[in-house]
Amino acid sequence: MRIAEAAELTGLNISTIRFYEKSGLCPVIKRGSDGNRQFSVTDTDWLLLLASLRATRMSLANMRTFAALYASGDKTVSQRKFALVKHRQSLEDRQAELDRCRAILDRKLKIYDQILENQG
Amino acid sequence: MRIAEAAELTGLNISTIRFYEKSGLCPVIKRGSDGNRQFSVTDTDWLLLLASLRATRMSLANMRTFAALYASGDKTVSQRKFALVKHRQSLEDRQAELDRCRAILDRKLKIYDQILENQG
DNA sequence: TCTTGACCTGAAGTAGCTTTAGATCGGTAT
DNA sequence: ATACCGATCTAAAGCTACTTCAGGTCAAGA
Repeated sequence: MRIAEAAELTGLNISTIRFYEKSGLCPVIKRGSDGNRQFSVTDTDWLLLLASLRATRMSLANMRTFAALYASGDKTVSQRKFALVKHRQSLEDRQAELDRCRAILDRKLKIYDQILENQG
Repeated sequence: MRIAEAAELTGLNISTIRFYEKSGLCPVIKRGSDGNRQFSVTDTDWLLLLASLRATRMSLANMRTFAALYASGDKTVSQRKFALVKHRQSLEDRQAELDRCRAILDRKLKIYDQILENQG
């Protein structure tokens, strides 16, 4: 598929996909005779995973490491698993943080409500 | 209190606090006779709220707007409430997104487990 | 008095995109 | 044929939100 479709499928910006390829975060995408990128399902699957990792704040540096492992084939699966398990933990920490922030927001909203009541 | 303590209390980097002040995201902090910033509890409370807003991805531009409302006193409380309610919704959306990402991660981990089993 | 440590400033550097400028290519309308 | 259009391409500049750096001030303790 073309880059526009890959972008829509993964939720990534077209420029972001090109940027990721250039940065070594995904395998170099095959080109058609017109010079345009041709994305396979494997490519977009990988991009989808990258999108999840980024959305959960894995750094590009770590993603690059992870991509290098991926590029080295199945013998690196246990290392990749280790990386993902670790990242999953940081994701849970992050979710806990968001819960704390939501509580702070809610406290603030309550205070605003009180002020508004007093104002009439 | 001094900036180091304010930083520890709010979880913000010292430089970030100075940057926020310079950017008009918090009131200008009073200075002592030594020229150093002296943070009141009101200041750090505000910084704590800013930290939550940032951690939940409010843009600096929106935070600046919010800070301007705060600086205009209690008559803007209802506007501030509106902004926070809206932001709270986006926070919930974000939490849902993180749940989706966690699911993608878990699927990937399952696949890795299968590969590892087959490898022996 | 000298050093240490916390603070200060303005400026430069960094991460992670996003936008822009300018070129190419394949398909359709004239 | 050719003119135009939309999708793609590249390299480079721009942007957001910090973070680090270089160089300076000041108060307190040895």
